[in-house]
Amino acid sequence: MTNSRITIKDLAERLNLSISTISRALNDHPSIGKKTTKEVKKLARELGFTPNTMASNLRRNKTQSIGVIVPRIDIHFHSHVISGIEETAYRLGYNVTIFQSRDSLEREIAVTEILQAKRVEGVIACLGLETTDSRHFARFNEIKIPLVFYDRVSKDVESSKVIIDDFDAAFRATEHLINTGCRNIAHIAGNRNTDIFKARVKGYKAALLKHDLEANENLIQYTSELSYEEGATCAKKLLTVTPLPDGVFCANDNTAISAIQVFKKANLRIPEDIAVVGFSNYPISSIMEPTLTTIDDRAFEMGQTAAKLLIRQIEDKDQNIASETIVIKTDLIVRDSTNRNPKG
Amino acid sequence: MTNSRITIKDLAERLNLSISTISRALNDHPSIGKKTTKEVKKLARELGFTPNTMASNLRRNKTQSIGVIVPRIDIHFHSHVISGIEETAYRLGYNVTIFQSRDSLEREIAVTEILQAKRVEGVIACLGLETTDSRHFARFNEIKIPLVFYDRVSKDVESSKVIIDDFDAAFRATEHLINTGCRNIAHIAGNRNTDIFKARVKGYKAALLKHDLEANENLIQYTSELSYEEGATCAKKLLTVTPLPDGVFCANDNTAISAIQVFKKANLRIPEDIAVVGFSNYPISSIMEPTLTTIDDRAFEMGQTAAKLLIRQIEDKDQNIASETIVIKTDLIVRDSTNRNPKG
DNA sequence: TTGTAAGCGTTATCAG
DNA sequence: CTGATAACGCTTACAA
Repeated sequence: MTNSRITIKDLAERLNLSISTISRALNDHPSIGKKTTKEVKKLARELGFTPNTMASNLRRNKTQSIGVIVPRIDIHFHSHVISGIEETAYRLGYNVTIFQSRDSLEREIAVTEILQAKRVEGVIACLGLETTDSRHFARFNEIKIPLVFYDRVSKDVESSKVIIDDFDAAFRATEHLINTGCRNIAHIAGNRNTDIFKARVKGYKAALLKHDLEANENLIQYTSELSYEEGATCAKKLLTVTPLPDGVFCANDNTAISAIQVFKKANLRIPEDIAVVGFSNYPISSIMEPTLTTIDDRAFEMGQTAAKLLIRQIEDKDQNIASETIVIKTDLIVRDSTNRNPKG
Repeated sequence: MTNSRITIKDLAERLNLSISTISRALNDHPSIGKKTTKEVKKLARELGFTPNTMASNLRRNKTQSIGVIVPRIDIHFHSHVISGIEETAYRLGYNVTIFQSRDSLEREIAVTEILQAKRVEGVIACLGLETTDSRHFARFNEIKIPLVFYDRVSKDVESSKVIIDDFDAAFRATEHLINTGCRNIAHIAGNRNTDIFKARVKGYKAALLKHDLEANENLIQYTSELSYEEGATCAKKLLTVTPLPDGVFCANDNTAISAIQVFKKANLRIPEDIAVVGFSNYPISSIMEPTLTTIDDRAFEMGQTAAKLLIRQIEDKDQNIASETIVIKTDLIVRDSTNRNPKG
């Protein structure tokens, strides 16, 4: 076995054919005789020939690859999105090259440059926390590389987007608490400046409004990053409110979990005294005690949708397809933490 | 802005220089005058030139990219390994292209072929569950592409490996139970045919032996895939054993969690009546009640190590570096589920 | 049905 | 210090 790899030229010499014939045979070009095609493929297999995609890509000006930028791969949500992206990209014949910004703007910018040099045919990205100005993505528009954001999307840059309907999800979560008999519902909210968390607050308020319940500001506890620890702090504060809340809608599962633990320690029964709804459907939510009612954020589906959208845009590029925003509907998963069954 | 991208040829024409000068200037070749270099770079920036990596790769016969095959990206362990791989690959100037086998042998084989065509310079893989014969990876040896397995490694194929010391981890987990006063320790084990789980059983037995405790076979409950549900079944069976076990070492966190829930329902106190140790350090283990003593599997570090090892082999390829097996030592994280403090 | 030859955008060798 | 020119391995008019 030689060290350097077999090329179509080698095959051509062996078979006394021209390299164009070999190339065509390998690609099942109809003008090549069945017999020749068969022979070529046979020899290719025998010699362990693998086409050099780099060369073919250069020639065809294609790479069959898409770039993905996420804040961190090891976050549950993102790993599921990536899984969805890889799954549909694979089926449609594309490779996925992945980068983490680790929430650093500097690194995010560097990665956009690498992606341009690598000549990926499209980019899927979720902005990092540091990124307020996302103009480094504008370059992709100029060079006509389709761009799809998911979850944390850009406001400055023309692009397609895949997001969940945070307002609707929060609305339904809160309405579920109301239907289950809660009348004094609190909310543990995310960062005040982040769109998705603002939308959740709005959805929460809208549901209260619809059912003629007061949206009392001191029932809303804002956090900076929805951490487990912040959840506990908020829950403790809620315990000092009178009358005591009988339901809490939390903007993620972490805070819901720590709130439940605080409430249990305070000898409150879940859901009888306080019902709790989370957001994200982390694996733990179906295991903890009580199991947690939560919103499934459809991460895998978001990834699939983003990849499908992106690849459609790649393949219809001449037609200059307009940007598109796809809103994914979430599911409310009802479990024990709200199981008070008065009204459904 | 023209549709087709700027090339070094364009720069050459604009500056009345030859393309070789441009190429050298762009690569900071010492033979090019400071002034010329500066001018070239300036124009490149102005025109938004990005070097075409494909062309350069073809010419240099390099791709600066490594391929990663995992069973599923969205499994906690793998997402952390991938994160570690990406992190060190990025720092060392490599891209990572990622594929899921989804535990399908057919897909795993297809992916190894894509990786060859893509001319990745090295491969990191974790075998899928279906894979018993891994000879499809042998091709990488023939064409001198460095190969590193992690976690589920190949027996048939010469390759480097990054694994954790399952025997040692199990030994220390079990010994910790003994030190904490347990004398009748059970084990919820993984699949009998899987190496890593066999090693955990051995470690468990060795620890008992060292402390002159009997390794009673009916204290070992085997599962097929260490699922949450299987854990509950095993725990219930352990409740029927006399005398009741006073400690359980579980081969993963899922089974530890469900076992604890079963024990709690049976009105046993954790850790006073039964102490429990898990394996993997899932996020839930620090949140549940009681918090779970467990083995941290160092997923991120495994990824980093695998990437470092691989890239070293890529860059020293001429020297034909031998395969290497790196065993990563795990940490025992002591939490409340074993906090009986008799002896440390 | 097959062959010839140009070219994709670089880098590298050799001259000057 | 700079320029011509030949590759890298493949695809694709155009010819035969």
